[in-house]
Amino acid sequence: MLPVHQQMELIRRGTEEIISEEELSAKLEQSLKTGVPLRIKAGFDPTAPDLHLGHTVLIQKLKHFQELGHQVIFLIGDFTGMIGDPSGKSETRKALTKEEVLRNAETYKEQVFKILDPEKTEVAFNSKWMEAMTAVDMIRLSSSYTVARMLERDDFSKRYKENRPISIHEFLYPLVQGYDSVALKADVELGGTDQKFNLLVGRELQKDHKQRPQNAITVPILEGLDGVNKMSKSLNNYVGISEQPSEMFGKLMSITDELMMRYYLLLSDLSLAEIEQMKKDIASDSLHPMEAKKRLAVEIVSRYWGEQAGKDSRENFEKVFSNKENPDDMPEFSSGTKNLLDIIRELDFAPSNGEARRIAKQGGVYLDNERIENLDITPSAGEHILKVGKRKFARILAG
RNA sequence: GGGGAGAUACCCAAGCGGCCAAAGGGGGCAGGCUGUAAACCUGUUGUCGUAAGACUUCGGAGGUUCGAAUCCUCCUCUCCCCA
Repeated sequence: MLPVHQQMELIRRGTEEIISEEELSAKLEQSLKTGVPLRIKAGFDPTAPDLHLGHTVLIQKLKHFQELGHQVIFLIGDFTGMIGDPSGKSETRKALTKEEVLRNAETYKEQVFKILDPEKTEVAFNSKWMEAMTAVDMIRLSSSYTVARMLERDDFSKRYKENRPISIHEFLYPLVQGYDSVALKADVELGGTDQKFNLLVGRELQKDHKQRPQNAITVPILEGLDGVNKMSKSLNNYVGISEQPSEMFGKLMSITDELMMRYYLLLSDLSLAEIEQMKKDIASDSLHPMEAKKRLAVEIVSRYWGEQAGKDSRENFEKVFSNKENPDDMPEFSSGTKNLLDIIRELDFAPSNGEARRIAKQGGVYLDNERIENLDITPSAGEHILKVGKRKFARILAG
């Protein structure tokens, strides 16, 4: 294990807040002396099994701990996932069945182990202890917190002030999450900044249970591709870590320059000094921002798909978008005697016939580099290249 | 328990008997410009249909009416005030 100050340095990078550094240092010190690794907990909601770059900010931090020799616990909140969260009409989450939760959990593991070392990761499910709780236990747990304190949570107080609904059981979430820390005897819990309140509840509950309170470490919430909202699947502003290299690359190229710097800070392995230098180079015109963005995209694609894929997707991008050529890889489709409209629909290049026609009318459909406005035509026998919108390509075999 | 307000398309929000597939904004999509950047400009944005048109949609179920997002009844959900 590394000396404490070096451990702290790595831990600090890219974090928003550490509560508190002194406490954590002391724990690291003790761990170093006794050789007992710290238990590092992070919880995941199994409702959305697709991890995206937003989640990776946190997972990378877990990896840091893992590299430092500590015990990482990947907690799947299957219990909470099964209850579902009806908070706010707009974001109603449906309750999941046990099967769904388990399936999602598997997908989760698969993805998360692209980053973490499976051998060194403890996977836990909170249903294990939560299902064992009786109603009496639950009430006892609820009694350890007051409504006033619950309302301290940003999200709650905001909704309360705005006269928006808060369901009682939503108060239970922080308590359950906090109790997870008790059950796991966590030394440290990681979460996004929006989790700060919950992480602190864990500390309180641990104290109640005569445990040494965990240290809370928050990491920034990653903005999505729009640069404004947090990255999330439902807002469709995300880059999934299982997405194809070309998709990943393309999405990353569409971000603003400002957001690019943010991604460099939170997602790349470049040192802070290197990032500063890059900013200077861009400001002095010695580095084109697009080039910087390409490098970022290459780094991220390479992380999940390997270096070759990183290089290839860059080449492919330059080919298709800079030189307006066709991509190397595109789906093939034997269209027989179907007309263009049907082909587009079957390729799922448009969600409805009306939409397909609309795109065509607006000049977004190309067959062999020729604009097609009427989709009723059937391509002549042979091979054609179909392009719909900016980025959907297919090789179709007609006849 | 009593009184009041409200639920409209992806989101916000107007409409309050026919001219409403439903104003406006946001978002999305397509085109232009570009660095698939931003900013900006244009178009478009329920489904089927080449079109004419048809069909489904304004919390849910019934009803009044030639005709309902709009009126009535019941139900569900949310918020506020009082207890």
